[in-house]
Amino acid sequence: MIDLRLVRENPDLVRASQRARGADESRVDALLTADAERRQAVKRGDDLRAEQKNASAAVKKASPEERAAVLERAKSLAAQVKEAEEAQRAADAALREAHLKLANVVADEVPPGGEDDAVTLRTVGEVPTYDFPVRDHLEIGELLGAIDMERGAKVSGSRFYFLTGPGALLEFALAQLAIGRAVAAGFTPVVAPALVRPEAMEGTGFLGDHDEEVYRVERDDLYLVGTSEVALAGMHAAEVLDLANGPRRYAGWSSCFRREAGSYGKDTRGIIRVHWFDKVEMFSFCAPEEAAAEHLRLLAWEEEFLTALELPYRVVDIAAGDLGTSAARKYDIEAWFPSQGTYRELTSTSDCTTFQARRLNIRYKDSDGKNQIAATLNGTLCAIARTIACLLEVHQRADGSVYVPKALRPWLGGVELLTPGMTLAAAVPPPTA
RNA sequence: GGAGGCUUCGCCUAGUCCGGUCUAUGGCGCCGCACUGCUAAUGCGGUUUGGGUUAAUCCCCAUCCCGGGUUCAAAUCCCGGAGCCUCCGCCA
Repeated sequence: MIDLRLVRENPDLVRASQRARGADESRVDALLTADAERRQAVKRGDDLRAEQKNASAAVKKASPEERAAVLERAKSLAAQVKEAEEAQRAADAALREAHLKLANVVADEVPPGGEDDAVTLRTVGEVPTYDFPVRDHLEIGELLGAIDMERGAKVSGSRFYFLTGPGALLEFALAQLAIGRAVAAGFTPVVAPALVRPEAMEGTGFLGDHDEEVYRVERDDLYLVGTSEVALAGMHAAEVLDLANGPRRYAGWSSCFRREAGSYGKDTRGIIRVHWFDKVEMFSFCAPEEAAAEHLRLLAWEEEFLTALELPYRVVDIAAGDLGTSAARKYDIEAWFPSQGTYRELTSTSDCTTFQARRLNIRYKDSDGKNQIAATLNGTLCAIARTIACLLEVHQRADGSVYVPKALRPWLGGVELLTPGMTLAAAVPPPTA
């Protein structure tokens, strides 16, 4: 949630932000009203409680003659307090509800518009050309024995898959590369839970207007995460972090689950849009004034990773109307998919400023020793299924084999080429010991 | 799944049986001041976190794991839940 003080002191700024998102700007006024009403209710409750405390203490001291009268007064005040507390609870709940309905305030520099108005910041790498008819990643995956959609559907339904043989090895190679690079850059590697409590889900902003995207395990009141961001943010909920030595960075590994409601007919082929995939996610806690710079660092790490995979891409600055609830700013990296002749999102990094941390009560001690709300940022290092899809397409050869980028080779037995029918033993790193 | 124990203001801890004097004890740590030509020691004071109010100070309210309840009054009594620990059962 956003800073209430900002809403009180500069409601126009918040209204403008809602407008830029294409969201309802009257929610700002609803929040202001709820805030004023809550403060009134709190004052009344506090005053009555103070009076009642005095009355209650007087009961003890009262002489036997006056005791009955004093007790009567205390009882009457107790009843009034009860009433006032009821009103206060209602006012608190109304405020929280109104507060949760506001998305994060959009950063000044964010391009206006919606989904189609992202601004391309740069394009990196040459779009490859092929002197043979290109195959899509599923065709290549099937030739290699790397992807099995049919059996995925048999076992789990549509948008599920098996990664088999070289596909499975690719998953581990990408994971090793991503985690290894993150650790080298100073991130703490984390294997994170994929099932989380509602508070973690709500705290990261996934239960608002987009909760139909999320799998819920009703029987146990748990949710399957759509990204390890949820667990990583929740990891330090209600804590005061030491950020004196700079941002606290995690590289989280987890499975990710998405219902993909409302995406019927989109990307039905292959493993570009699936209900489940594994991902290495970067997550950073830092001081709010450092968030924008940290955001660019996350973006740089993402770019370096794609460069290591020798994939051409472009960086886009997401427009206000297409930002997630928690994000003040978001950059996507879109990589080239030859079968589609276009760039598709491969990674995404969001600056959530203090929005998530305020909900999750994540603070840090500033240089004056005062507790302040921290900022949180997240960025994809490697969404594995989609990255495999992109690798297979971009690095395909006429005979159905696939070039292996140098960076991945250490994890694939040093092979330069994945070929249909190859011996898998060749693509496994030799034991080091 | 079953049985028991535990959870107090950074850490440790007193208090809980038997409700009010708890405005929560003491130690450690930390901050400030005093003293000492440095350091150490000592003394004094401060040190949970939120909210309300205010120009600011003051003040008020809440906060003893969380949520309910009993009561004029709850750290303390009752109910529910969470977390940690021990034991039994089951289990990769």
